[in-house]
Amino acid sequence: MKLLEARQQFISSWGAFGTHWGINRTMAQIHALLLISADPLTQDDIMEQLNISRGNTNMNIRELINWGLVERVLLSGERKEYFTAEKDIWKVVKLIVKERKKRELEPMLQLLDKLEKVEGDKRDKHVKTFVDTVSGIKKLGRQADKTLDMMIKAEESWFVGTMMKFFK
Amino acid sequence: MKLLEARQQFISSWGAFGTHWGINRTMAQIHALLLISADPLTQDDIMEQLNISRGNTNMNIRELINWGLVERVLLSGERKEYFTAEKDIWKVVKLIVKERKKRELEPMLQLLDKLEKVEGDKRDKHVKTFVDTVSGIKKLGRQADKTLDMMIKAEESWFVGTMMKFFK
DNA sequence: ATTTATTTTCAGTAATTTTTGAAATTTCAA
DNA sequence: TTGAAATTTCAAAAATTACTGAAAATAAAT
Repeated sequence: MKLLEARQQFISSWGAFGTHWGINRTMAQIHALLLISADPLTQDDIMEQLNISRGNTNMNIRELINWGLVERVLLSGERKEYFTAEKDIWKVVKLIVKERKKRELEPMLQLLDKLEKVEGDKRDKHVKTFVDTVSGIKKLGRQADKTLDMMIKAEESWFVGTMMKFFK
Repeated sequence: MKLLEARQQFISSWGAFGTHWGINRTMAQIHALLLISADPLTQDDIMEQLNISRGNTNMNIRELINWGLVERVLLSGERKEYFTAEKDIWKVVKLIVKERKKRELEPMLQLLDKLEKVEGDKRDKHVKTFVDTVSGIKKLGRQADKTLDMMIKAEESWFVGTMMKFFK
């Protein structure tokens, strides 16, 4: 397979992959494009290579910057802004985990805390089922939260090494 | 908070949560409803409690069954089918991980294997950046695949216990 | 200060996804 | 068998989400 075709396939699959993870297609494709580009790109480069509008490009670049996955680069003597993606995949994973934990897991845990305190007699099976379900989810959620915190702080080598021990 | 309000909030949040994870709102809501219901429900119960159409209910129940999250229950002497959800949250998580791994991670790894073999001279920085990115993702992806396999096979107690050790 | 390049915004449009509901099919009791 | 109850299907409609492109805003150069 030629490089050009391989690049297209990577971008397209990364886009499709993203849609299963609550990230829109374009945002994932821009990220993919920057990941495989040796040098920083301008907004126009991105528009051209992905065939998307200026507005779409601009909005999604900014969103990638919010996530910490992409950053602006100023090249001396150049008026235009350039963009480049974090290439260390372990760092990329940690940034994504951190962001989604904050946006999704933490609010969910807060809600569960509240719901667990529902009024009513626990001998009533409807109350019991509700409380047991909520508590069960909360317990596992808290565990996941801690595990992810650990992961976010960890070095890849330490983390992978630790995981490896379990496979023996 | 009263049970009825708490139930509504749980269902609604679980639905919103699901949409961030590539699961549609209704499917997640039906799942939530069944999780907090002490007894199995019929399709009509679900339609009524969630205010959704028969077709929508039916399609999403079937999808939940495909995922292994819900099962049909036949109550003796009853013509109608009843449905109930797996209540053990650890099992639920494992079922979801297993399914998404199969649907998303494994095809991605297969693609990366192919893309890594791209033609061209690795001294060309464009080729090098592409191959390095693909290899990096593949490496981490394989590691994740193994880690998830381990998790799918593990008992909750073992898994949580093991994770706990890291926090000391 | 004025011009020109560049970036950002956002109302309108397009594309995609989800939902409905009525018809078709299946199931089972009589 | 027949037919009533229950389930499934799917084309059309609704709802949601994403994208465009032109205009406004901003930033740099002259």
